[in-house]
Amino acid sequence: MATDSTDEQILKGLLDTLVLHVLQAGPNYGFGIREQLDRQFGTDAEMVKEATLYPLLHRLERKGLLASHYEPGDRGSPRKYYRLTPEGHAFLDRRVMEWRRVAALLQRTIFLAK
Amino acid sequence: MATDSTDEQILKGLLDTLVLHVLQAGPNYGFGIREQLDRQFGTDAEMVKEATLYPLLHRLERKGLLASHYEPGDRGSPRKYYRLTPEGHAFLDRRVMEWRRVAALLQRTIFLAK
DNA sequence: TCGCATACCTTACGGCGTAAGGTATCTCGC
DNA sequence: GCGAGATACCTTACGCCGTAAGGTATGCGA
Repeated sequence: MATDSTDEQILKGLLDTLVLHVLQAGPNYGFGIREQLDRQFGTDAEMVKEATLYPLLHRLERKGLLASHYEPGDRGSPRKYYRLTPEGHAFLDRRVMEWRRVAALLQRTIFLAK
Repeated sequence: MATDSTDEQILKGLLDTLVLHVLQAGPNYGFGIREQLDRQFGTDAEMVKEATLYPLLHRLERKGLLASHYEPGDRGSPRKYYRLTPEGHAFLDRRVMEWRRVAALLQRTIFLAK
């Protein structure tokens, strides 16, 4: 990690929430999730690296927040589709509330006086 | 770290920004910074642990974002006061802008439809 | 058949938050 | 003076997580 490059440090602790949120719209697979995240972030550089995303998906599945199955796609290797479990939904709801608290904290503090 | 307890995961990558912001109001020392953060967060539990804060301050100083000097306090051991360097100011400004981007991203995504 | 895109995965590494524990200084009551 | 407690700073060991780098398999088009 490049110590202070643009957003990388900041994304720590946010990525799992964003991934779960993408899956709230319906089941999706690695590349599809990545595409969604890049679109949401609207940046030229890729937002999440493969070596970040796949271990993250594995962790979330191991924690019981996601379930998966394989399915053939249009091209390439079979896709591994992930979907939210009930626990995943509940976890996401809690996380969104926590992020609201953080956003409120930012408003009260660093977003105010220069 | 308790894997999914309230805010701990979320604070990753945010703490340095908050500490630098506290020091933007003027030089301060470990316990004073801690007190400020607890007040801003307005939570019953302590926001930042000592074993988090001191290594963080050391890192920020090593990176040249902070400078320090010792000064006797009212009670206890001499206090180590930290202050922002010009590089620290610039770094904080960049970080605040990045957090604005993140806040906007949250608004566009997870804070919308349930 | 030779790339090229799609798609998934692993290893090795470093940063960072934390639990647990330690050390030094000062004040106050006795 | 002397012990207790608050103040104040620090270190070690550990585990989680993002990442660079590299690897494997599949299908399509030239």
